[in-house]
Amino acid sequence: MSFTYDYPRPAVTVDCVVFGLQDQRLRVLLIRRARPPFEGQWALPGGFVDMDEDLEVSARRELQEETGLRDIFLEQLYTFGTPGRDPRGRTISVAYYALVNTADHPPRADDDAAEAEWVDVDRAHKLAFDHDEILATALARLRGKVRYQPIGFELLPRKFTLSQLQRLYEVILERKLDKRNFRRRILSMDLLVELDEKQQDVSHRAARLYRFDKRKYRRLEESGFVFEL
Amino acid sequence: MSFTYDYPRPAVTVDCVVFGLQDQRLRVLLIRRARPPFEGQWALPGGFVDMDEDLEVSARRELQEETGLRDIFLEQLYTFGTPGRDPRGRTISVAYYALVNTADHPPRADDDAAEAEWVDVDRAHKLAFDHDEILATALARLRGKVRYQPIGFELLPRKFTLSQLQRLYEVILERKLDKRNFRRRILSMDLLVELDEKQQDVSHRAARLYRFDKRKYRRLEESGFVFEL
DNA sequence: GTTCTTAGTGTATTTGTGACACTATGAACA
DNA sequence: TGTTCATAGTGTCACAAATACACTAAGAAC
Repeated sequence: MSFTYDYPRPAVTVDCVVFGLQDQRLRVLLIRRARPPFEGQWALPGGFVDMDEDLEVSARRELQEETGLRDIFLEQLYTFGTPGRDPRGRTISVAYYALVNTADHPPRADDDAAEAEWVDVDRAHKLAFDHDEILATALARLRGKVRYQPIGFELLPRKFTLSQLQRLYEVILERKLDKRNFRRRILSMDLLVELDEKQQDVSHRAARLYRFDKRKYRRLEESGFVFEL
Repeated sequence: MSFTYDYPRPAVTVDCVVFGLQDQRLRVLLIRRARPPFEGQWALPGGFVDMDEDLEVSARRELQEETGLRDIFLEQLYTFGTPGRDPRGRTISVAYYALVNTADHPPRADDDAAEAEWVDVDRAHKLAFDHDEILATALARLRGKVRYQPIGFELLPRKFTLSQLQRLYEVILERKLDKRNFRRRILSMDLLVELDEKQQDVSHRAARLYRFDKRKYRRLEESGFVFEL
C-alpha cells in the first residue's frame, strides 16, 4: 500500500529525552538502535507519528514500546526540522522531555530497541541523528524550569527526605545549596507533607520522609502563588 | 506531479503569532484568509513548509510573503498536531512567535492574504483552525518570558523613553508598576544606554531617550547575569 | 562505649522590595 | 508673558528576603 500527495511531505517523528536520577547523578534513558540508520549507536527513544494520533500520545506510545515506561511526566520540548538531520530524507522531529523516578522504572528494552540504559548525562555523547543537540536543549530546559516549577519531585520516589530533595537540586543546578536555607525555603512554601515515617535501612540517623502535595500546589498556583527556588 | 510514500504522512505547516504595540495596546498581526478552508476568517499568518527549508526559515518566508515583515525577532513557540485541527487532513503546525516594532513595520497584505491587520489581542477571537489556542499559548509565553529575558525591547523603537518601556511592561503584564521602582531596577541592570537626545514633538516636557545595549547583555549573560524584572 | 555518618536546628547581617509625593520642564493657550 | 497642563524626573524609609555560618542529635557499625 502507498500514499500519494500533490506536494512532497516530510516524515514526522517524536523523540523523548527521559531524565532520571541514579546514584546521585542525572541520567538520560538511551536505546541502542536495532536497525539502520545509525544501527548499534545510542539514540533517544522515539519513532514515527501515527496518522490519527496526537503528538503527545505518540511520544508516550513510542516510549512504552521501546522502554516500557508509562504514566510519566512528559512535556513538549522543541521541534527539530533542519533538512539533513535524518539521512533517510526530510524528517521533522517533535521532541518531548520526561522525568521519572528510576527506582519505580527499571530500564528495559522492549520491541524496537536492542538495549535500553540509563546513561550519565555528562557521558551521553555521539548519539544518532541530531540527538546530542536535542539532549542539550532538554538539559537547558530542565535546568531553567526546575527553579520555577515544582517538577523536580517527578525524579524522586513518592516519599523522600529533604536531603534527597536538596541533592536533586544540587545535581540539576550544578551548585551546592546551603542546607538550612534550602530547608527553610522549601518548607515555607508549604507544599510538602511531613509524614509519620522515617527512612529505613540506612546506617546512620534516619531522616524524616515527606511527600509533595500536588493538589495543594495546583490550588495555590491558581491563586497566584509561584514556586521559586 | 505527485509524491508517494509507503506510509501516510501529515502535512507540516508553520504559523506565526506576531506581537506589536500600538496605541498602548498589545496587538497581534492577523490576516484575512483569501481561500478555503475558513475563507474570509481571521487567521495567523503561516503556510506549508518547503521540503528543503529549515523550519524557522519557513516561518520567516511565510511572514514575508503574507505580511511583508522581515528581519524580526522570532522564536519557536510550540507544535500543534491534534488530529482534526485542519479540515483538509492531518496537519502538524510548528508555531512561532515574533515581536516587532509596529512603527517600523506598517501592516500590509502581500501575496496570499486578502488583508492584514494589527488586532488588539483581547479582541482576537474566533480565528481559523485552532489559532485561538495558538494565540493563547503565545500570550502566555510572552508574559512569562518578558520578565526574565529582555525581549520587550523588540516591541519598541530603537530609541525609547523609560516611560514607554514601563508602559510596555504594564501592558504585557497587565498590572501597574511603580515609576521610581521600575526606573531604579531597569537602570541598575546597566543594560540601557542613556542617549544625548530627547523626545521630539510632544506637548509636554520631553523625556530622555535610551537604547538597549544588546551586546552588553550578551556579555553579562555569559558571565551568569540574569535579567529579571 | 566509641566512632562514624547524616539529620536537624537559629541567628545576625546584608541586600532587596515596595510604598510613597513632590519639583522640573516645556508646550499650549489665554 | 504668565498661567495651565501633561509628563519627566528624583530619594528615603520600613520591611522582607537572602545569605552566611556551626553545632548538637540520632542511630548504626564495630
